[in-house]
Amino acid sequence: MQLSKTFDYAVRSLVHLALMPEGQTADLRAISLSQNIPVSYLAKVMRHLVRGGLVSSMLGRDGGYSLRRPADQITLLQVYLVMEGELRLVECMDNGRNCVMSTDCAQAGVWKRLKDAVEGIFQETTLADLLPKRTVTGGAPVTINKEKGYARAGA
Amino acid sequence: MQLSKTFDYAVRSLVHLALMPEGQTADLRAISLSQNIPVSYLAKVMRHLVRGGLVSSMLGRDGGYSLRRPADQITLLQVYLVMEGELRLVECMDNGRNCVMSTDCAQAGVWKRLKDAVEGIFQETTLADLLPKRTVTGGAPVTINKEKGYARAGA
DNA sequence: CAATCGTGGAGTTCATATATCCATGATTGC
DNA sequence: GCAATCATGGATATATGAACTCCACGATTG
Repeated sequence: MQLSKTFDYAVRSLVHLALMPEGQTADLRAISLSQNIPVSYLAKVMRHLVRGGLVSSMLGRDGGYSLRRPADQITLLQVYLVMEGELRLVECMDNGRNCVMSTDCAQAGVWKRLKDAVEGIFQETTLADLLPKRTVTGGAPVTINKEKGYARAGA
Repeated sequence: MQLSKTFDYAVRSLVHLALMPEGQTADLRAISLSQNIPVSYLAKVMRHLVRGGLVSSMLGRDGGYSLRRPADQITLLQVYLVMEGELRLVECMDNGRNCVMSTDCAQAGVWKRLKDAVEGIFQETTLADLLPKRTVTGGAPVTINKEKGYARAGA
């Protein structure tokens, strides 16, 4: 009962893109550095997001990724579906049919409720809800994505 | 995002025990056969349940397992805790503290809500809710939680 | 043309869920 | 007491999939 690291990577990468100024892109290296994700693995994650229609990519110099839609129009459920496919909490409830053992599995009801609850939360949560809300004491809000469009890593 | 087979085994084994007539036990072989669980692995599952205080075991001839409490007083949350320990949806939210990357992770709120939702459902679901409700044609409905607090199995 | 991007897929590593085995001790019926 | 029948406990094996790496390739831009 645990969300995959891959899914977490996807969410954080999307958040990173959501923080980009209009028209600017972020490339693999930038996302990798700021989100602390192995760049070679991130490439695979981003491919999923591109194929899933959540992100667009640009090749060549100054290429990179950007969101296809505003952050508040991308739900966690969409991200999950793109990355992991249909939510399946128990093996036995594969492709719509119930457990092979009995036609009317008594557990099915609970797993269904569980699935609905999770999907409900995923559905009503958008990337916009995941953007860092800085309530810094006294200081001015931190400017993010200045200059080249992404935070520089310390090293 | 999937429940382990082991957890499923535990739940189904407990349901099997809940269906036993008062005073009767079920041994490894019986549970294994009826629930289609490898007997050698089931032994390990049952050990967890015994240690966790949900089930009592009897050695020797006519030994086996039985529930320590009525079915409607054993919640799925208790089963989960015994089998898997504290529910942890994302790796980064280990032992109460947040992700190492930022002190105020914006995602934390969502994962928390998700965890609460799942735990809520686990908390309010007891073994009694998982007993097969036979809507046999013509037959009288199975009496649940009467007498000793749980349903009798037909057999 | 050369540098800089993402693309694609094969392949590796690693963790852990799942499963197996066997020696041991407890209990009961005879 | 003796033998059969239980669960116990731990060591070990296998399977599975997540997580990660690598490299050759094509697209794009200055």
